[in-house]
Amino acid sequence: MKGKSGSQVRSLDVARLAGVSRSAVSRAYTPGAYISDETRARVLHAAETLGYSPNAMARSLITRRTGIVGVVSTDLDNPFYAALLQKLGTALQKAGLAPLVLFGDENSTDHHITQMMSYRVDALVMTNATLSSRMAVRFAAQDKPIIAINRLMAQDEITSITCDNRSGMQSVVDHLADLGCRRIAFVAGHPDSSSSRDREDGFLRQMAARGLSPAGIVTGHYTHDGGAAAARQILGGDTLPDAIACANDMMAFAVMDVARKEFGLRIPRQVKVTGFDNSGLADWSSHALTSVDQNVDEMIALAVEHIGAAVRLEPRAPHHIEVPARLVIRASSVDQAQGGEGDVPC
Amino acid sequence: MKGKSGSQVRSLDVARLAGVSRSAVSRAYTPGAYISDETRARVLHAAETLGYSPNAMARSLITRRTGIVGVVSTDLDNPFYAALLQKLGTALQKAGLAPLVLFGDENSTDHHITQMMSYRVDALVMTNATLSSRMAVRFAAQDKPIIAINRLMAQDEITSITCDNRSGMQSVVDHLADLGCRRIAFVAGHPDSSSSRDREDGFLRQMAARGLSPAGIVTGHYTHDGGAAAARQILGGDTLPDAIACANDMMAFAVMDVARKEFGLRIPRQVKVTGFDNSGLADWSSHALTSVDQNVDEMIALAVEHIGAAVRLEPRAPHHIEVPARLVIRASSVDQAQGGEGDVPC
DNA sequence: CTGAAAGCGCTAACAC
DNA sequence: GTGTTAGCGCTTTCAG
Repeated sequence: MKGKSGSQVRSLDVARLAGVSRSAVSRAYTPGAYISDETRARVLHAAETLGYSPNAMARSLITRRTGIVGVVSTDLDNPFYAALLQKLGTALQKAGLAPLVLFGDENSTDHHITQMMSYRVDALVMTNATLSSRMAVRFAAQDKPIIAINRLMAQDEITSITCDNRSGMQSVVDHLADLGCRRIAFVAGHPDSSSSRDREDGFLRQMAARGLSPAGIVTGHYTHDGGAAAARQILGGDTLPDAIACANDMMAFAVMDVARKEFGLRIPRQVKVTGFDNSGLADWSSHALTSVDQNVDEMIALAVEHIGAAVRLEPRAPHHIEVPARLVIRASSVDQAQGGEGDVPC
Repeated sequence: MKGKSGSQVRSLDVARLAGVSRSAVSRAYTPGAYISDETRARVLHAAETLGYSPNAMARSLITRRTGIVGVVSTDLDNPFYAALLQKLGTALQKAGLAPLVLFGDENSTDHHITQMMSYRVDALVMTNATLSSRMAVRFAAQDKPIIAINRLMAQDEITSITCDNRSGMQSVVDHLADLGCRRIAFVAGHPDSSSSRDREDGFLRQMAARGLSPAGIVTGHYTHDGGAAAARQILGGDTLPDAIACANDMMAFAVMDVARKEFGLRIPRQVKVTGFDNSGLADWSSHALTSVDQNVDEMIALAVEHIGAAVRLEPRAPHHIEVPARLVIRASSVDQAQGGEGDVPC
């Protein structure tokens, strides 16, 4: 108990106990290898009694694949990204891969990416962080895929998977315009992000198409605090908008809070509010937020499929995929949307 | 460009370009190794031009440390756990470690733990999942620490770091009793979890100490839906409680929604609601939830310190640490707690 | 179907 | 300070 503690069980130990060679042990763990059922059983039994599991690091040295996928994430305070990470991680596990997660703090990302590269991850997934071109080139030179979910990146080496942000936002404008709104304000996300630009673009286009002009456009940086500040600016102006469309849910939650608490407004009667992401909280009755569903499950399925192909050494060329977005209407834009309670009242 | 693509840069390549031996390259990356500043500079320069980074897998084979920490997490829908994961991951990175994250789906955990063990992680952190004793023993036999954050586990091999759940809940009861509440109901978490049991225990003890008897105890399984169901049961009874204390924030949010929307109750005037976790959402004005802060930062600092010690081969014996919990009072229990708005009104 | 031998990329003794 | 040598635990030809 004492002497052996800390020592690792090696394939050789298993081989000896099972009375076979190390090759046999290896084959027992390799699907589709030439090995008799009997030997495999003997090996597995020996492994079980010894508490052996193959050393993935040593294996990766020779197979040149680690089974590890680097995931760069940030902002788990945003429930949308939290859910995205959990779903992505689960999907990767199901595909036999393991996510090595890096929480990017915007500036130090490159350094951490180097760390991930030293673990020879089979693929890199960025959920809302960015990647320097230098790193992208270096990584892609290894024929390993880089995938950006929910963000279109400038580099050619990167596969982007987004929802159709433009038309998603257009459907919001249509919805509000159909309800009779004439003065619609927009709370944009982060100026640097493609998703925010696309959503804003969709907003502007459809406003023009409906013959409306925006009742103000303010940046909220995709954060709760930023959304609150934007709301104060918009609602503190001369004329009240009849709707505020937000580029994500987090900002919409803040906008609703400010509109109610600080301006005493009723939602949706006096002002309608919409978000984008359809995060879990949007469905809580305290928020009941009309939002645009990004179809996360499909984005993730595509990402995992893309990674799987690369791991099987059938790499696909980088490309941009868009999944459809879908408007989900709730009580923040429509009276009684939830079944007769009227106006989200508390 | 074409022929070399996909091939990995090895230390030998760097050594040749720099005109030194592979050992020199190795030493250039080992802090505190005997190497002249000049050769280190030459090596680093060569590495830079070749795009080299040391292969952590190969290194781990000989150093017997991977720098990877396995993190078992679940339920990122709960903002408390999402924030916990992000903070933990960030703290590990800062300590030079990388988190390999596993999302446990309760039943298949053991299988996935085996996968993590095959990566020879230096430590295992469980945030709210459980671990079978068999796995715990097997892992601990490698002299690697297992740490449970926010959950006390039965196994001796495991270091548990929790907040003082009992006294945290007691302070809630004191707070409500001081406000004059006499009929306080309790929404418990998951029966299997120590945190829920401890919080319930604290509730019962302090109720008794204040000469009060519980106005109903219902299990909400720590989930939003479970909390909603519990609220319906409690509020649908004969006599209305004057307060509902919940074992976590998620359930409290649901309780507030049900109380307002389905029973038309005003909070805190007709019924006060409290949570536990002090998650970020508790501070939003739409919730303004009185809650108990778990002191996550301190729990994480302790966890990372414990892991760091083990990685430096100075293992500490498993033990149980409790950090103090702190009551945070907001408008869900006290009128005008937020500065004169009265009763959380929408 | 099985075993022997070679080597993946790296670090750690040990000489110099 | 530096290079040489010998493995770390595993998979994979290649014979048998």
